[in-house]
Amino acid sequence: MKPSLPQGTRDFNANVIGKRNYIFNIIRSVFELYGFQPIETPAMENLDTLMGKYGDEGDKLIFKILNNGLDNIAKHESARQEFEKILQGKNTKGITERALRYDLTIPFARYVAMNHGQLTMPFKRYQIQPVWRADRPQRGRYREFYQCDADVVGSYSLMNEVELANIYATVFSKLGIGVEIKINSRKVLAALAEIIGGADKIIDITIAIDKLDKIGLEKVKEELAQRGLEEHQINAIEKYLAINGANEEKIIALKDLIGDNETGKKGIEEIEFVINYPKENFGVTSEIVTDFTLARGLNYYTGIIFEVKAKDAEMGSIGGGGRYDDLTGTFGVPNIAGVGISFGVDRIYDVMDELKLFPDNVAKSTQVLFFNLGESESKMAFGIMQQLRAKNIRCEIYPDQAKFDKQFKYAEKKDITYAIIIGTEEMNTNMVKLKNLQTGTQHNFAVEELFKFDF
RNA sequence: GAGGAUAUAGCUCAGUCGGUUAGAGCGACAGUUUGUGGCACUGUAGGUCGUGGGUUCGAGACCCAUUAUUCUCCCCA
Repeated sequence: MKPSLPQGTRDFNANVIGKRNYIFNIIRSVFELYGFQPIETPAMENLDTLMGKYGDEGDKLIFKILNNGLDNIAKHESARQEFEKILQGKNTKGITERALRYDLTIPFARYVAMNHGQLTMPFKRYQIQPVWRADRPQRGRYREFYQCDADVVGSYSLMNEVELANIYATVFSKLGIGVEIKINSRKVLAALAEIIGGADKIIDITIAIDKLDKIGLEKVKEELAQRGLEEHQINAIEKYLAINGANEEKIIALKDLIGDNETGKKGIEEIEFVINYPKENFGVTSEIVTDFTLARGLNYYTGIIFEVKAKDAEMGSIGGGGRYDDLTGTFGVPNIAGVGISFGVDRIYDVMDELKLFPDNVAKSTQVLFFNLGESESKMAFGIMQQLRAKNIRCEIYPDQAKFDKQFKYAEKKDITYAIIIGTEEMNTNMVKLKNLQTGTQHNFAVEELFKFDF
């Protein structure tokens, strides 16, 4: 059979892993710098845990796992009946009761709900693990991809939002990616909907205006009309969308429009806090841009929302997050507020690769290759190699006795800097020959001297 | 879920108007002094042309179906 990969999945070679780890390490170190601690959760969750948390579109993209034992003859009849429900688009435990996780936030909420008695609040955790979505793959979109999440639960303070924005700014500055950190509040969007008398249409409104920079004003208006908004409502939304300028100008204009609304007032205060707080307190603010068209698809957000876009690359968002005030409520533990952000490593990788932002030495390879020139020669080499390894120098020996040519080429392919050659001559004098393959220079060393060499 | 594109050697791709034995570059392997690599040269291996039908004297090429991949939309990281 001809082997192949499932759609939207990838293998990673050593070079790619090196670059990915470079990104992971920077994100991880910044998370820890800000006091977040790691947890991990299983690849699969009970389907109940995930369903209904991501909206209708999201639910469709959850990978479901077929139950085992459906071929058990004793259960054939009930299995057939259960499958009828599947054909009608319903989920049923009789056929599938587990699913691959769709994101890291809901599993985290499940974790908090199960462990809140033991957790010290506010609880700050980070999590770096793959997630799966049954989406159609395309540029920057995969069916298996990594998310790096940092969340704080058990605190309503907006200082958390400030910290998370700082994490975004710090990570992307370390990675060398120029970004815009877009910020908005769901409360602002809610206020807009209330004011134009379409509170029940808030989802339709946000979905439509979220597309503004992609499809333009006219198309957004068309879509609003299609979604049942009336003309005077659309005109009001148009005014809202026309807001632009620097952050301060935008906020003034926004106050003018929705500042009298109680929800709107709160939303504006939130945004002002997150923007202004770091200015007075050595934070990173230059990348934060208010964007009142930002909506985000996930329907559990209730306050500040974030989204990060790379400035110099055509790519969807490379990070996103926001505040959710009652995520554990659906798991029976009410009143735990939370706020979090997420990094899309696979997209960050694509952006960095395109902009050539990876340093040269990210992929660590072997430092020293011992040539194999015969049985007794390789024995001596082996002994020396073990002693170098004890000094944390990455070594390997060519396993077969082979021509120089072949061993040199092997070293070259693996990007190995040093070759150590031990032949009969060297063996008889207890010397080794060390060759730098990049410069071509070589020297003889007494074995004792070699151990002092700075590789 | 909707639409477009592609499928030929391990990889990237040529292959004209349908014509006889399907090509190149790269890679792999071997050799050009059995103790000094990268370069160069020589040679070798490797293909049921995605799969199944059809048209034709003749199909890698044309038609239909199918599968896979990829891009766009929806949605999203």
